[in-house]
Formats: sequence, C-alpha cells, structure tokens
Amino acid sequence: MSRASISKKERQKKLMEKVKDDPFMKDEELSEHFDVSIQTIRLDRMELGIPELRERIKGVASRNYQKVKSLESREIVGELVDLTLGLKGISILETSQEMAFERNKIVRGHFIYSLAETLAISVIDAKVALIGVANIKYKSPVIAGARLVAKAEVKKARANSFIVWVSIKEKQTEVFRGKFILVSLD
Amino acid sequence: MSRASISKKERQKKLMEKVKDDPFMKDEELSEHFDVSIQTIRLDRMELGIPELRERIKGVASRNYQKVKSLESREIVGELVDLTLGLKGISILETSQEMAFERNKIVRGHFIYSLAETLAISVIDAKVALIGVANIKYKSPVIAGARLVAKAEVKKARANSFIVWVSIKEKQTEVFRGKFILVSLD
DNA sequence: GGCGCACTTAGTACCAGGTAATAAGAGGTG
DNA sequence: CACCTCTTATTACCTGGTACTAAGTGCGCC
Repeated sequence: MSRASISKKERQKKLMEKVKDDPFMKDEELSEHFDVSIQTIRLDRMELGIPELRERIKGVASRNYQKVKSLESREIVGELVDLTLGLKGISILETSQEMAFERNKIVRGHFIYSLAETLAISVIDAKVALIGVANIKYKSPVIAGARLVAKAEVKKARANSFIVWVSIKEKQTEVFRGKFILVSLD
Repeated sequence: MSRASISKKERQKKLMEKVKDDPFMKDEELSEHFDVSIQTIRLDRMELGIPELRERIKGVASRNYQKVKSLESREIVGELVDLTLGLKGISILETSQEMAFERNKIVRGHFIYSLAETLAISVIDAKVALIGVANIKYKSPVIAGARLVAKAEVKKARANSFIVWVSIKEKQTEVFRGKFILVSLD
C-alpha cells in the first residue's frame, strides 16, 4: 500500500473517538474511513467492546429520549397544582441529578429561582407579566432528588404592578424565599 | 374472536399515538398489543406513513442528539469569554425563540437570571459556591434573538462569602442588574 | 534463510426486522 | 348472489450486522 498505514493501537484509539462523536457510521463506512477491511473494523469493535451500529443508535436514542423530555419540560418549570388567579398558587418541582452540580449534588440556584419566577408570573391575573425587581434568599441547599413545593401569594395588586411573595419548601424546611415585583404590559 | 375488536380507523389512530410516545416497539410487539396480525400493522404503517422501527429509532437519535447537546450546554448558561478569577468576568448569551414567551417574544426572566447567576458563581475563586441572597432588577424587556453581554465584578471577598455585581447589557442598554451574595462551602 | 506470531483479509452460514408483492379467507352490504 | 373492504398468510429479498473458519501478509528473531 502506498499510504503510510497506522498501527493497530492508534487505529483503535481513533476508532473509539470516531464512534463516540459520530455513532451513526456503519462498519463499511468506517472501513473506508480507516482504509482497512470491514473485518478489521469488526475485530476492533469486538476488542474494544463497541456495539454494532443499530445498538449504538438505539443507545443514543433511548439515553436522550428521557433527557430531552425532562429538559424540555423545564421550560414550564414545575407543575402547577393549585391556582387562584390573582391571589395565590402552588407549584411542585421534582429535582433531578441534571439540575445539580455534579460534585456535590446540590441543585443549582437558577432552577429554584425559575420555579419561583414561573409561579409568580402564573399567579398574576394579567395577560403579560414581567419581572421588575426581585429580592431572593436561598435559605438552605437543596439536594438533587428533593421534591420542592412552591407557594406564591399576591401581596399587593395595582393596575399594572404586583407584589408576589414566593416561599419554597422541602418537606418542612423553607429553602427559598423571594419577593417579586411584577409589571404587566397592557 | 371473543374480544370486541375496534375499527380500523380507531386502531390506526391509537397506533399513531402509541408509536409517537413509544417509538421503540417492533411490529411484532405492536401486533400483539393491538391483537391483530403483523401484516395488518404493516399495512397500517404504510397507510399512515410511519417508518419502520429502525428508522424511527434513528430519527429519535439524531433529532435528540443535537437537542440534548444544546440543552445541556445551557447548564453552563452563556459563553464565558473573559475571566479573571476572583475579580471579574464576561459571559455572552445569544437568546432564542425557545427562551421567550410565545405571544410577545419577550425572553423569560429566568434565562437572564441564569446567565447572571452562572457567571457570578464562575467568577468566584472557590470550589463550591452557592447563592445566599440576590437582589435583582430587570430594567427593560429583552426580545428573543438579542445578544446579551453579562459583566460580573467581585465587590467584596471574605473567607467564605462574596458579593458580586452583575450587569447585563444588550448593545448599549442595560437590561438587568443584580447583586449576589455568594457563600462558599469549604 | 526459515519459522513463528500478530495482524489482516476473505468467505460462508445465519439472524433480526423489516420491504414488496401476491394470494386467499372473512364478513358485511346493496 | 356478487362485490368490496379488511385482514391474514406466504414467500422472496434486503441491510447491517454476528459467529466462525480459513487463508494470506509482514516482520522480527534465532
């Protein structure tokens, strides 16, 4: 062969990477890419424990299926379980590993904030509500897996500005408390 | 057959739903589920334009492959473009339609908050930093598509507590301003 | 020079989960 | 009754593999 061929070790290392960041290549394509026979690719996959194309794809699909659903539903943060428009509301969020710092499993603040903010906006009886000002306090860290219950109460309501208090509890302990001043744009 | 069998139309409707929320079933399993022959399932799929299992899985995999990456990278909200640990930092976020309310394209506050909070944590020179208290103000609404530049500055640094100011601008206008009191857990 | 050994390639049988096409019952309905 | 829709069965073939056997190929070392 005219081209300088690489060692087995090197090829396997590259194969690992290749498959990792593009799991959609069939053995035939991989064999062309590395300029070896299809059998060599298959032997390599065996040695490296890389599953066949279909299994790889299935893996990608099912790993991400859950994930996307949970990430997407985050757009409507929490689940509204009770609501009296213009007065009060309750929303629940089940925290997960993905919402937390890896090293210590403590849920990132902005997920808690988002729960509170979303609820505060929902509870206001206005077509469009935006946050103007917020004063918030994280009272104790939340460990991933905790079930958070947020309660919002409208403290003041004027024509186009509202003050809403939100308190979030895990079981009996309050983990977050915030005051939101909301502005409606009508 | 003893059980009351459902009409073709009804079955096809249910098949559509079934496949949509569980794309991982093979024809054989579907045929058992609906108590019809495998050929009927295949005819139904033809009529409804539902692709075969492998194609469905491939679809899920590739659709979500991108998505998860973009959603996950949102965990580190914004792109850190400059950082002097313990002093200051700059982060940029390109806002998108998905971050906004549908009706008016105004970016939801918590995405802006998340940008600020994430930056505030990054800028602190501590292994683990949590938000204690935050005072924030949204100064003007942000329309989806805007490019937000967040600047953070450490105002005070004690052994395990820090005060960080964050200002977010779109072009020349400041859209957000916040003070975070962070606590480190060492 | 020749032998051995790792590496590579080739070829065959078989499998899952289908497509495509053809044929044949089952069961109303005019 | 014949017709028509719906359903089922059967068969040949396809893709992207697995599993296994066998046959080169290079080269390193004695």
